[in-house]
Amino acid sequence: MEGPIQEGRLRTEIDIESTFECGQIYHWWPTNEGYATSIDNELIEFQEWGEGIKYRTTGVNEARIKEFLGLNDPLEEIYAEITKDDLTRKAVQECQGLRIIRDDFFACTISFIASTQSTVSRTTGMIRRLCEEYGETKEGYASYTFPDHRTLAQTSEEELREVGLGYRAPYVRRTSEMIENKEINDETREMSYYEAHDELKRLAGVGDKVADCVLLFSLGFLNVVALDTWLNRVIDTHYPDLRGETYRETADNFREKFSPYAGYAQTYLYHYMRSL
DNA sequence: CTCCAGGGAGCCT
DNA sequence: AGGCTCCATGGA
Repeated sequence: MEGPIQEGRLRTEIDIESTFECGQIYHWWPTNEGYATSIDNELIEFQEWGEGIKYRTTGVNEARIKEFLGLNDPLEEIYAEITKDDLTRKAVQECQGLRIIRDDFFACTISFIASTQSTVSRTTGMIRRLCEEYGETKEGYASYTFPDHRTLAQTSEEELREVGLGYRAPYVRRTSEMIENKEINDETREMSYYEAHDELKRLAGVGDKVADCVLLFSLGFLNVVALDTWLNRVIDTHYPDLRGETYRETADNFREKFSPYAGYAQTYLYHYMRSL
C-alpha cells in the first residue's frame, strides 16, 4: 500500500451502485461521488464517468480491477441467457449494469460467515467495523483494507464480538486460523464445483449457502447459486417445479434452468426482489 | 413483547 | 442423510 496513487478510466457498462449495494460485498464505504473499497490489501475508490467508471488506487493493477468488477463478463450474452420469463426480464431491466465481482477470497469468506442469520445492512456494519478496527487506511481514502488471516487468527473471540459479530465470532476466528495454517486446499479455482463446494464447507461457519456465495462472488463460478431465504421465496412463488427435497437438489435444478449464468440470474433476482 | 434476518453447528434419530 | 434447537443482536 505504499505505491504512488494511480488513476484510470475504464470504458464499460457497469452500474456501481447496484454492484456495491446488492449484498455481494460488505467492505465498502460511500464517498461523495461513488464507492471506496479494498482489493487484495490495496485501497481503491470508484466513481461514475460518462462512458464507464474512473478510479484511483494505492496500487491495484488494471487487470485485477477489471477482474474484480466482472468487466470481462459478457453482459449482453448473459442477459440473453437468463431472461427466460417476465420476472427475469423485469429483474434485468431494473438492475442493468449490475456485475458480479471477484472479491478477495478471505474477505468474501469472512463477510458471508458474518452474514448468516442477519441482514445486509447489519452485516455491512459488522464488516466495516472489523476493517476499521483491524485493517489499514491511508490519508485521502474513505476505505480500509480487509484485515489479513494472521491478524484475525490472533484476535480473541471477545475482541471480535465487540465489532458485533455475535455468535459468529468463534467461526471467524477459527476460519482465519484454518486459512492461516493452510488447513484447507486453496486450489479451489481448479476444482469442479462440487469438489470446491465441499472443500469450502470444511471451514468453520461455512455451510452450503456461504460456500456457494464464496464460489460465486470470489472464485468466479458463475453457474453457482446461493439458496437463501429470498431465493427460496422466489423459487416457491415463481418456479415451484424447481423445488427439490434438499438444498443441493433445488440448487441444481435452478442452476440447470439458468445455465451457464445461473449465478447472474440469482443475483439479479435477489437484488430486484429486495428493491420492491 | 415477539418475530425475523443472505444459516450453520451439534445432537438426535 | 434428514430433522430440531440454539446461537447474538438490531430493527420492525
